[in-house]
Amino acid sequence: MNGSEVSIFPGFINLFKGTFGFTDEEFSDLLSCFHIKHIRKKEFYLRAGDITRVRSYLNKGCTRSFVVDEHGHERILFFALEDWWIGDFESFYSGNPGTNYVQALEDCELLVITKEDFLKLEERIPKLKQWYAFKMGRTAAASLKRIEEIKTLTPEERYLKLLKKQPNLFQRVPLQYIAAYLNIEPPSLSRMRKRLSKKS
Amino acid sequence: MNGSEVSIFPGFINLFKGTFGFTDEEFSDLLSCFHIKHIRKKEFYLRAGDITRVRSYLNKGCTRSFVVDEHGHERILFFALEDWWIGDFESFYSGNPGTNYVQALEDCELLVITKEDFLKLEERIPKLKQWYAFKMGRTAAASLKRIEEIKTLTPEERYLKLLKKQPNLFQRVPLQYIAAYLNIEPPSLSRMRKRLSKKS
DNA sequence: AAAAACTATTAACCCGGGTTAAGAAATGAA
DNA sequence: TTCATTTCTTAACCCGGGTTAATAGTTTTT
Repeated sequence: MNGSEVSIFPGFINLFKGTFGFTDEEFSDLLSCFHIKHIRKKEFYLRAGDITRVRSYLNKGCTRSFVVDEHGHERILFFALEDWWIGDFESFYSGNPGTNYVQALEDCELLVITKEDFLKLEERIPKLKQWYAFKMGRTAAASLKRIEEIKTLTPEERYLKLLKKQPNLFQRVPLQYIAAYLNIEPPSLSRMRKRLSKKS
Repeated sequence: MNGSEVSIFPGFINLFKGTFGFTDEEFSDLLSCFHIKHIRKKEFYLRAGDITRVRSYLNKGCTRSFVVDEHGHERILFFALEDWWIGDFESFYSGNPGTNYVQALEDCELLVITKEDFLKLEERIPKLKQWYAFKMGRTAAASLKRIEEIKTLTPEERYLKLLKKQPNLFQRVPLQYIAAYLNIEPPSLSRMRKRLSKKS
């Protein structure tokens, strides 16, 4: 990837140069290892059983990550918008087939780096390793919290929480997926929304 | 406690002499440290805030152990019948006030040993320490499993599970407490039982 | 532009738990 | 024995999610 394309990755630049304080050299190092990948709406970026051999930065678009439970039902773990890293972290580290599916809900643009290049980069840029380790920890904790959430909160509480946390999702994600995320059926979500709109 | 009373503690004897292989000397050591305590139906053996300074073997009777949740509702952790050890293990070890309530559901007879005597005994009889440590681990694990159970199983599943695991409870524990254990209201339990009896 | 596919809502119905209040049955006490 | 208390069940009603099917609105495809 060369410098002239840089202007279309504002989030990516801001992340590494701004937030993370990469020097220009470090940043070009970084950039040269990535390549662009496009995924069309509804396409799968990842399926259960796949081995994750890359890291992908979601530059544009929206995805849903889910697993399939014992009964064959999809259980959505989270939606990703711009500036998320997507994939099956567990599979990336273990090298074993993963359990996650990742499907594009819009046409997506990814910045992809191979595991090998990423590990090399991490060696050269210690900050990167720290940052990613921190990120991973947060993600793992969030997954556990998410499962806990489904068990302890009512559907309505889960809905209101999502509305507060990621209000922008509702402009981009079909409600059927929101329902799946909340672990209820679409008609129930419709009724709930109607109920809530009457209250306020 | 002297030897002539021994015949009324068959479970206790069997536990230490039989299952656990105590010699006669070890057993009289043990016995001499215990004293008998009676608690009448509905009386509290322990309340939240109490510090547990003894261990009690439930020789006769039936109790319920519960905590009070954020909303002031009693949440029953388990029922104890003969041959259980009751109390707040956490408070026993930490020396801090505990969170558990233990209430007699029948007139109860306890074999009680003070913390000091128990610790002395443990030093003299290593087997005892091991056994109790094992026991504690199991109890802690069971508590976690129990909380998990309430979150993941339906009321009916929880009912059937209890029925299978401790069918004798139903002969001795008022259904209102069973309902509390299952985390439902008594009318719901009644309806459920009616439903189930029709099915079979 | 027309057809097909997808998405969201609604209705009608079931199901099971919560709530309240009433009454029946069992237990315990005077 | 009788009276009181406790325990259990039932009814009537609410509430909210699941299921199915119909409909209407949108988007995509051809």
